[in-house]
Amino acid sequence: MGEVCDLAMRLPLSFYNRPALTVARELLGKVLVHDAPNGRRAGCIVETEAYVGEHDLACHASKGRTKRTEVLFGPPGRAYVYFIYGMYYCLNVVTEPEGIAAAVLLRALEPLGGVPPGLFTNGPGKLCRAMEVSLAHNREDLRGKRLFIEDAPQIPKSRIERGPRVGVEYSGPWAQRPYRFWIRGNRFVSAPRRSTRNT
DNA sequence: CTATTGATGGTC
DNA sequence: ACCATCAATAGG
Repeated sequence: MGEVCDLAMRLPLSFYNRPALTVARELLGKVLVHDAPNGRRAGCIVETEAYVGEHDLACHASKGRTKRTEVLFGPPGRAYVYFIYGMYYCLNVVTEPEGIAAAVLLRALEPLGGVPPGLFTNGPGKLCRAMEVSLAHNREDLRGKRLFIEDAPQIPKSRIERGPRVGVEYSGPWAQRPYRFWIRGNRFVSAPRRSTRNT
């Protein structure tokens, strides 16, 4: 059996060329693949966050066009990787037509293969570490050779939960908007949830 | 269980 | 000075 289907399975440009909120919801269940030097690593996307444009005060693009945010203004379907807190990378998917600076942050994966034992994928920083994603992937086309997202059956809305984004308290009213999406009950969703109240 | 803090460096 | 994080620590 060959791998003739590989290219066909990648999500098409039209998937990314839509509102960030739509892409964030529909990315759940899709498969992130990195053909790293040491081998293929893959995981099912189980948690995302939408950053909807320059007017979104939590979006990096709200600072305007800079060297760092330039990629957000570019064509959809590319990777936006940034370095944060001196030691972590975060991976985003650029969405919406060129000129509109929106993106979806990948926050958690359910490991499917190639992820070394002891590495976790429940959180944006850990996800990049486990998948070996770094600044080297910034601006890369996500329908490319080594880093891509494969199509998979859509997760029904009844199995999707949403809530406020994590770590953006500085953005005022935007902090409360329910732009974070995750698969209900999935054990690989990142931890920071407040009401762990049992009854 | 909750709350706080240190690590560590790019960005503006 | 701030930060789309995380692990470790201290306290109840």
